Amino acid sequence: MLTPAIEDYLKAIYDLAGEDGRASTSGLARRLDVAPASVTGMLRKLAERRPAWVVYQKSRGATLTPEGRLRALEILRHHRLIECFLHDALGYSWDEVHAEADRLEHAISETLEDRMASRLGDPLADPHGHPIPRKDGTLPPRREIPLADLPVGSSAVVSRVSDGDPALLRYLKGRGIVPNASLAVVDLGPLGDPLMVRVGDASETCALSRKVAGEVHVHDGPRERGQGT
Amino acid sequence: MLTPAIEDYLKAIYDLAGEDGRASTSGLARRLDVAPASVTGMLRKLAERRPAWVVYQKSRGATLTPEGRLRALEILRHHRLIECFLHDALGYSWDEVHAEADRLEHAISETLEDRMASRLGDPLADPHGHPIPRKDGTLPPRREIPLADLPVGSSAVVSRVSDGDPALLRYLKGRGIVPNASLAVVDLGPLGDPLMVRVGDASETCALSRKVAGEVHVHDGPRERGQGT
DNA sequence: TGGGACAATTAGGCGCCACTAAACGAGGGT
DNA sequence: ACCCTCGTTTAGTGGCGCCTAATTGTCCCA
Repeated sequence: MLTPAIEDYLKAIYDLAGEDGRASTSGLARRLDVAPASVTGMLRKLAERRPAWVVYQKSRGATLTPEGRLRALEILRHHRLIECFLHDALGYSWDEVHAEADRLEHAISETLEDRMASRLGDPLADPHGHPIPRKDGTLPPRREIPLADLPVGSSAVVSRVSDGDPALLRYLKGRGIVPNASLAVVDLGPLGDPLMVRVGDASETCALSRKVAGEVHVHDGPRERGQGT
Repeated sequence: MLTPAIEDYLKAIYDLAGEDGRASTSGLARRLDVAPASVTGMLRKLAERRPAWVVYQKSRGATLTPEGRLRALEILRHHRLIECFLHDALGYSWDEVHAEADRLEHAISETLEDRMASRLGDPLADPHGHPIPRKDGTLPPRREIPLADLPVGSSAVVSRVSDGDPALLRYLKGRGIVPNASLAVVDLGPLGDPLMVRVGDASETCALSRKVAGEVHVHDGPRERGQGT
């Protein structure tokens, strides 16, 4: 079986993993809000069980095995389908869905997962634009970059925004920065911060700090199918 | 806070409690599928915490305090609203809802509870006819008796059926024994078992063992508002 | 009143998942 | 090359919720 704690670790490793696929002890501790020592213990356990879910080298972080990755994607699918469902079927706003989904993702059955998915028409992305893993554990590939990396003068389409902070989400929605919105970086402040961004065909521009712009990802459009709202 | 285990105990005490409001150690152990010794330990804990949720006298079982009762009813409200929601909004059959609700009841927020309730039009009973506690912890009073206690020759209306066993639920639905169905006991077998029951205005009767008839509750109609389907 | 039968409790332990405190190690700067 | 720092690991603990085995209570019946 899979305890909620284990599911949380796998999910965290999955999305903290960078280029090399490795997640650090301290990164996980921060993300999961536990002491680093606790992370060490859990990583040892996940590496020792058969089949192993992570490969763990002392002091060098952990990487998911194929089995662990599959598990992580299952949880992620749960999480994002629940977000969609709360948003589309129960009128949750996009800044409320994350917290609720974090608890429910550990409690739903495969049956409920399937029924929600078909009720929603097998959505491809959650309300923040994050892609929903398919049942077989695959993810539609995407070419996207942080808005912060978009050169001045170029335009793009929002593909996703990070969903961790409700206040940030409300802020972004207030400025029309939602998946599928098109935007352009029209100017930079001193030292490259903030970015002056025009959203859609508004006449106004808004100022986004580099920090905020790092939480928004864009692709070069014209449009992707199946983004959230 | 309230762990899932504690919630399960409170719920179990609530609905094992008979006339005197007491639930026995062994009864709880059977219901919760744990060893009697585990029950003893948990009851001590629930009695010692402030505010206490149960009154516990060694070897004489436990009763809920008003606070404990309120907690139990909150969980019960969760459980039954979830059953309604799965049934009405996601097409679950009435024998599937119980197991799923047993896991979800511990994970939903007050917000989700409220939204499901208003989406469903504040239902008064779950799909098996069990009344849904109101937010203030009150329950609509009911006068109902086990079908097994209905005298031969009299008729009544089904108010609820027990929801623990999916096979029993499928069996009952197959015979039209659902909340609000009217039925009559037309005869008894030898030793009073089985009961010969006519459902609705069918020409056939069906035979229900006393054991099964104890799992079906009836009232004298003509009709109660807000029963499940 | 004294067993017997069965319910309930105590005693001791285990796995999970966190914690703190203290030791360890890896890498950068001097 | 050495040291210092910061990240990481080890060691030891604690709460929770369960277990088994052994003991104690309770109650009914002869």
